[in-house]
Amino acid sequence: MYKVKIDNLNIKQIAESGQCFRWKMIGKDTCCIVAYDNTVCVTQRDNEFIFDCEKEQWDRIWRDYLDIDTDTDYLQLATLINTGKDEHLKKAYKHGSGIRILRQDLWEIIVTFIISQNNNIKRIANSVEMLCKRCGKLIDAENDIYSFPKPYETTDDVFDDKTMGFGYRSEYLREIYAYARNNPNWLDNLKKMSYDEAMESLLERKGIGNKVANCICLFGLHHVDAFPIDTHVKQLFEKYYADGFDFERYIGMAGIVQQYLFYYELQ
DNA sequence: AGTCAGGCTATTA
DNA sequence: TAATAGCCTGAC
Repeated sequence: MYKVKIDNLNIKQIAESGQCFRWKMIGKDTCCIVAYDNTVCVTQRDNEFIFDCEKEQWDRIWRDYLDIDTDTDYLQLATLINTGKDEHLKKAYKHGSGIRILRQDLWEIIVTFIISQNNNIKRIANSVEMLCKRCGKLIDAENDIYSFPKPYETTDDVFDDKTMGFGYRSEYLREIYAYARNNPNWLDNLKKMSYDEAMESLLERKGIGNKVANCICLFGLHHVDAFPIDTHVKQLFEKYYADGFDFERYIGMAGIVQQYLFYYELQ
C-alpha cells in the first residue's frame, strides 16, 4: 500500500479519455491499471490515491508512467487556459483537468492505434484484450490480465483469425509485426527522432496515416505538441472554432489541449 | 436498412 | 492536390 496526494490527476477521466484501452474500472473509484508488464489497483478520493503496491514500485514504475514529474507543465498550461479568452476551452479544461498524457509502451501504442482506425472504443478494447490473451503472458492472475505481445510473440495465423475482430486491419497488423521483427532497432530509433522525423518514419508503414501517426507521436513518444485530428476533433473545430484556434498560444503543449477538447466533446 | 464508430489505401480527375 | 469509393464488423 502506498498513499500519495496528486493534483491534476483523475483515474476515471484517463480511463475514459481513449489513450489507453487496457485499464479496467473494478469499482466506483478503483481501477486496475496496466503498464508494460506490471499491473496495480488504484483507488482515488479527490486528490488522494491509494496504490496497491509498495513505494519502491511506485517510484520505479507508476510515477513515471502517470507523468507525475511534469506537474509544472500542467500547472502552466492551466494558467494559460484560464487567463485566456477561449471560453469553450475553459469549460473543457474544467471538465477534464485530471487528464494527463501517459508514458505508455511505444510498441503497444503503435499496434493499438492501428486497430483503432475507423473503429469504436468497445471493439478496440475487445480486440486488444483478445490479442493479449492469445499471445501475451499472464501477468496478473487475480485480474486476468496478460502482457502485450512483443513483435516476436505472435504468428501470422493470429491475424488470419476472424474471431479476433481486427477486420481489414489484419493485413496492417501482420505487416507491422513482421517489420518490427525484421528491424529490431526501429522502435529505439523512433524514440531518438524528432517529431517530424518520427512522423515520416511512421507514415512509411502501411495502415498508419496522419491521424494514427499523430496518436503514436503523442501517446507513444510523448511528443506533446502532436495534435491528432479525428472525426470528433474535426467536428468540434467546425462547431466552436470556425474563426480559427490559437495554436500559437499552446505551442509545445497542443496535444494536452487536444485531450481536454476531445474528452469534453465525448460527454 | 442505413449509418456510424477516434481512418487508411488506392484510384480518380 | 483534392475528392471519393471501399473496407471488416457490430451497435443503434
